Amino acid sequence: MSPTRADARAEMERDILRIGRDHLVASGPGGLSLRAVARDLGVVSSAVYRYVRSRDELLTLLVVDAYTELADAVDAAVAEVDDARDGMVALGTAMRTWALAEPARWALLYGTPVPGYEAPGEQTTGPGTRVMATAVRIAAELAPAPVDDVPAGLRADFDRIRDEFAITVDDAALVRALSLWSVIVGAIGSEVFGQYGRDTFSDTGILFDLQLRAAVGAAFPTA
Amino acid sequence: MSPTRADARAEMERDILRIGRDHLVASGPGGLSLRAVARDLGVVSSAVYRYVRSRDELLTLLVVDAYTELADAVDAAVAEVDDARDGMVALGTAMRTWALAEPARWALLYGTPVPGYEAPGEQTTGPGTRVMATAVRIAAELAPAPVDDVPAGLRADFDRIRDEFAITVDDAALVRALSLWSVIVGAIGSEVFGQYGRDTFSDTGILFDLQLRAAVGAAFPTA
DNA sequence: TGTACATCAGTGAACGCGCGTTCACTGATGTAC
DNA sequence: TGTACATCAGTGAACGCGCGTTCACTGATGTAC
Repeated sequence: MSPTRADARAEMERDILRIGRDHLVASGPGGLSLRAVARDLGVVSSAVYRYVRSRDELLTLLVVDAYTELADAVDAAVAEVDDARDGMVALGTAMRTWALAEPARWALLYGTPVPGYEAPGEQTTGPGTRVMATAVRIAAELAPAPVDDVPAGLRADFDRIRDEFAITVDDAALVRALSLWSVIVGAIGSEVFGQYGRDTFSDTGILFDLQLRAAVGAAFPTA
Repeated sequence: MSPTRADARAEMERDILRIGRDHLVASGPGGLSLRAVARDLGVVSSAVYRYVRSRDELLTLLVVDAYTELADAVDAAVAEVDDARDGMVALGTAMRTWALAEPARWALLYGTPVPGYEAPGEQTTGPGTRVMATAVRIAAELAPAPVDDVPAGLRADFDRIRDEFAITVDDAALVRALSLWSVIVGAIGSEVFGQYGRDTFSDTGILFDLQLRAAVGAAFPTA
């Protein structure tokens, strides 16, 4: 009852992903190296090429993996609350929690692009837009603060987005969702990338929460 | 009248910075290499060590250089408008303009940290906080939308910040300034780091402007 | 103004390192008859 | 159930590359007397 070839291959693929994740954590997205992964795998470097076409393909696997895990975490957090406004807060908070736990993988998704690597859209956009789609969906349930008129050029883009996410949201809600998204990504980036000095804020969690609630409140005022 | 040694040295230092900038643009922050700079300088790689103690020191020079140029650009843009609200918009717009013109240097300042490099605070925080200080100063002139009460822990931090920037701003204005800052940095990051798909938005400038104005309006509502 | 010495810029070779990728190969696992 | 052949995983050596940093050196520029 020795493991079948397919089993062994599946396990190896899991191991590669797992060790790739570890290396991301240790060396950052730019420092990911097939040779190092092979070393940790206990295998000669060329052997990895049986499972992965190139370093870039491994990166892509890790990108998809990270997007998926992040989106799962967010979905779980959002599912725990009823109110849409709380849902938005939960979304932002879950993103931050994940990012702080996985700074290197956050950097892979939302940081400086890895030089020479371009994520293939076909595999990447699906998982990559899940969280944003959730944010838009939540925004659709809320009444947004009014917004300057949306210029014609953007309106076409907004229509396309409504199509893509298969949802009805007015333009103002979309703008508000995008702004909130930027607040979240910007605040998390500042924190994860060490933009705040070592001791500017004693508790960045409180700061984030305050910023997030302020932004949600401003974007979707209570009646 | 041949150039004196001091002149030659000063020129060399300028050249190193200039070429360093070029390489940043071409290879990204992580790819900056002393050897490559030396090559473009027309000099053997070890010669660069007469001017720069290590690769990290060159990085620091470039960080300071970039912060300074960005802050100068922002100051110039802000100086051109009278109204504080317009000033905030000008600040965000100037940051975006600079970032789009200098994506690699933007990445050096606000992107994923370069692995193995830590910016020395003594040289870096001064220029690094100029733009943020301007944002806070502008916020001080505006009446912020109300904010949930600021927790005690944060209030001490806020006091320290008021000291550091030598300015009087109420807590709500600080929170609003920080939120705006996150919107700006987040939105620019999404754009510069290619977070938006190739053709999601036909004119990201319009989108940014809309987001920025919406955020400013929400944070500092007109009476 | 001229000489003796100190400072400094730049050279070239070397050290030791890690990387991605290719290739011909051995030996084990699977498959068709 | 047994044999012949095909598939596949992993090896080990190699290619060519670039990197940061050190070191002893040559020759030119500056300085003190």
